[in-house]
This record gives sequence, structure tokens and C-alpha cells, in this order.
Amino acid sequence: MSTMIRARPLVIDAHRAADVCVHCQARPFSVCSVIGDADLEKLGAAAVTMSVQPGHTFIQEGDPAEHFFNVTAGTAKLYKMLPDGRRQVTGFAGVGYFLGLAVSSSYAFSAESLDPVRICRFSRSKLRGLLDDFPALEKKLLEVASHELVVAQEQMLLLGRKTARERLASFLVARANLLPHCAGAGAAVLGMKERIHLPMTRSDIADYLGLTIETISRTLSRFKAEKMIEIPNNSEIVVLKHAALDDIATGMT
Amino acid sequence: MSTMIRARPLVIDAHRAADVCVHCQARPFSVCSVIGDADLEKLGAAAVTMSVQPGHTFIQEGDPAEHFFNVTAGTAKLYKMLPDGRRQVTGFAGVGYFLGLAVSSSYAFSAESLDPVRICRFSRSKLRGLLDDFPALEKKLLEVASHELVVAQEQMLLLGRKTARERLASFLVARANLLPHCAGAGAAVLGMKERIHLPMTRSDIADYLGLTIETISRTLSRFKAEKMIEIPNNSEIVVLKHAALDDIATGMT
DNA sequence: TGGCTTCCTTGACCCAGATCAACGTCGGCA
DNA sequence: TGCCGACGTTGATCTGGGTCAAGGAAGCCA
Repeated sequence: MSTMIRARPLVIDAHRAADVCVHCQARPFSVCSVIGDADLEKLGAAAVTMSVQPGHTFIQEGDPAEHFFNVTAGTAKLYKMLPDGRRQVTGFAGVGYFLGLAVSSSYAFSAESLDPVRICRFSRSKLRGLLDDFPALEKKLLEVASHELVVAQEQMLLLGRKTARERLASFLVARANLLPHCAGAGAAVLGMKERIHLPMTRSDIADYLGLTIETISRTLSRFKAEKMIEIPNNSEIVVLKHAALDDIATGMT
Repeated sequence: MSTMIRARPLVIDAHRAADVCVHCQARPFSVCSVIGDADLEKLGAAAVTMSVQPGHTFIQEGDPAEHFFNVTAGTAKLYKMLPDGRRQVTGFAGVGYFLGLAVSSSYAFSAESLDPVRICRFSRSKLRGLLDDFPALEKKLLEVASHELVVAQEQMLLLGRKTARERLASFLVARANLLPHCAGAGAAVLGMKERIHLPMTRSDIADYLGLTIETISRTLSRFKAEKMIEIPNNSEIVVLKHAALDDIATGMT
């Protein structure tokens, strides 16, 4: 259990800037990409930008869902908890991720920043206004939600039926494939070395894959012994045999 | 492994009837509820109704997603499989369920009818036409997708972190709560007996909860011994202690 | 520069649920 | 009405991954 006593969004700065979207690094990767340059001011006027310090819970499961967020920098973990502290990480929200799809009147999950995160916040009413003004945005959200559902079903298969080895392999392959659009160094080309960055702890990975930290550690050590990966430091892994890991991930080995 | 050799949609009848929506029993429970009575003809013109015999796979994971479906009668199981036959049931699609959210260009899951199913089929282009004509339908789909995501995250928590006992309890409670809108007999009122219908086999339940049939059987037997349920026959369960099961389901016991 | 603290690794052992095996039950059909 | 096959139950045993325990490594502040 975390020692953190319910630290709520620690907002370093919050300001509304109409021209903020023009320079937004995350726009190409986010739902905002459907808004044309001409309308950026309207978009920016609806948003408030904020910084969140590492380790802070800026969305609390069960709280009334008054705001929606777009991640513009950093990564957050999304999770649900049981009363006795068991945790399931349901996903990691990186640059461009829209937070607010798995939401009814209250949040279905909590969100905690793993590193310095910057988010773009929309109130419910402001977002509704945007959706009315830009039907393309609504179409995009539906498309994103569909994709999230595909990913969620894939994760159910992983959690329900894959072995620890297969889960870790799936995770590493997914992280490696995610590189290209993010600020990734390596290319996912056949046989090439890929250096993947892990902003989360072993504990977060364990809670994401339905395992324990010990099993994560042991399985990574085994992959290393098998020369499938290298572990230069705790937050980086170099994938040496992408294809082999992919075979394990899909249950073909 | 099923002995069935890739039996594809066995369509008993397929006809286009513009007035079919007017008498549709499923409309109040489906996304179609947002279409006004005046526009029902337009809706009906876009759809083709079909019957599917029990045990037939009418959506095959990986196939190009040319059609979307609405279930108007019966129940189907949705599942994904690994190459060696391990299966994960990702959900059960009952009356009113819209099939086609977890879809990109190809289906992310297979669908097989558990009992005689009736579906309402839309081609991709016809559905796009409907979405353009009825913005409310698009809004509704987004709402439904959001809800599906909430349910999916709940299932991830179940698969990743709950015990067998908690999983079964969650399943029974969910089935009991689902009664009211469907053709349910019992009321979910405090302390009342609820008779829930299970159109799926123990094997389907096992694949849904990430367990084996033996564990399902043993756990149900234990619930019975504890006087929490009765099992009049294989496809029905009477819930005697809803509140107690709910406590188990949420990890409070 | 040394002592926290937090995170990670590794080994020994254990257990919830899987696997293996046998039997019961029920519905359909000849 | 008796056989057959699919489905479900129950018991015995096994095992993958959890739990418990000990120690290492890396950052951070005083």
C-alpha cells in the first residue's frame, strides 16, 4: 500500500491560453488532431493546462466526473482498487491519451502521474460545447473508444488466459510497438534493437499484468538469461529478439 | 476444443422490412431507442433481420468488419482465442446489445449464439448513412462505448485480482442485476429471491471468468452448501442472499 | 560520505486453482 | 426403453505463481 495520504491533484500552474494549442506537441497524437488550425483558438479557450507532480492522484475513482483530460506530456497509470488494497492497473496514459472515455457520472478509475505530467483539462460543459461545434471530434472520440475496447479485450485475454511469461512478452512487445509515434529512439524494424522506456515501477507492471513484483523480476531475469532482452537500468529495457518475444506473446511458443 | 468445424452464419431467413422496427421488442433496450417513431422507416430500411441457430459463429475474429449487428432476441457469447485453443469470453451479448464497437477494420472477437438468436444487420456504409442522418445515434454509440469501457475495466479487475469465489459472486450478482430490463421474473429488491437464467454452459462461464469448469462447479456447490444459492437445473440459479454475494463480489468478505 | 529510503532481485516454501480421472445426469433418438 | 453423447460434479494430485524472507543497488539529502 502506498504511504501517500490521498494527495489530490497538485497543480503547479493552471492557466487558460487560447494559443496554447498552436504549439501543442501532443496534438498530432491526440483527439485534437481533428480540429483544423483555423479553429484552434476555440479549442484552446475551452481548455485549462496544468502540471501534475510525479506520484499524485489527479483522478480519484468514484469521484463525480466533472472534468476530462488530455495528456500532453508524461505518463499516468490508470487503476482500480479493491477495499483490501488489491490493485489492477487498467492502462497507462501517455502523450495524446484522452482521459474520460471510461466514465459515466463518476470516474471508473483513478489516475496517478508516474513522472511530471502535463494535462489539458476540459470541464464537462466546455467539452459538450466543443462536441456540438465540431462533429468530427465526436466521431474521433467514438473511434478512439472503439480502439480502447479492442485493447481492453486483448487485455482480458491476457489476464484470463496467458501465462506470466506470455504476459510479460506481450507487455514488452506492446511497449516496443508504441515507440514510433512517441519520442522513441529505436525503430521497430525486423531484428533491430529497440530501447524501450518504462516510466512505471515493477509494482505497476505487476498490477497491470495481474502478477506480483517477484514474478515480474524473475521473468525479466529469465528473458535476460535467454538473451532476448538487456536491462541497462530499471527504467529501460532493450529488446534484442522482438520476433521471438512476439511469438511468446501470442501463445505460439 | 469445439468439434464444430468453422460453421459460419447459418442464416435461416433474411429480409428487409421497413416496418420491422415498429414492432421491435428490443428497441427500448438498444441504441435504436434514440431514433424517433417518425424516422423508424429510415432505420428499418438500413437493416436486414436474420436468425442464427444455436452454436453458430456469426462473427469470426480477424474477418474484415463489413457488418454491424444489433441483437433483438437470444444471447451470444463474444470471445477471443489463442492459437492453442485457450479461450477468453469477453462478454455476453443479450437483447439490445450492439455488436461492432470493439472493431477496427476487422473484428476483434468472434461471436457465437448460445440459443436461437435474432439479429439486425447493418452494412458499414448503411450505418455510416444512419450516423450522418441521426447525430443522436452517434452520441448514443459513444455513450454505449463509454459504458462498455467501464464494464471492461471492471472485468480486468476481476481477471487480474479477484479470487475464484469473488469472480463467481461477481458474475451471479451481475446476472441478477441484469434481470430487470430483460424479460426477468424476479425483482432485485433487498432480500428477495432472484431466479437468474444462464443460457451459457459452465465452460463458457469458466472462459469468461478465467477459470476452469471444475472450479466453477466446485464454487457453485460451495455457494449452494452455504445456502446462498439454489440450483434448480443447469441453466438456472436462484440467488438467496444477494447482499452477501455482493459483499463477496466486491472483496469485502 | 554515510545513512536513509525506495526499488529490485533472488531463494525457499506454500497454496489456490489447474489437471487428471471417474462417475452422475439428462435429453434426444431409434 | 435403452443407448449415446454432451454436460456437470466430485475427488485426488500437481504446479505456476504467490508469499515470505533476506539482501543488493541506486538515488537523495544532511
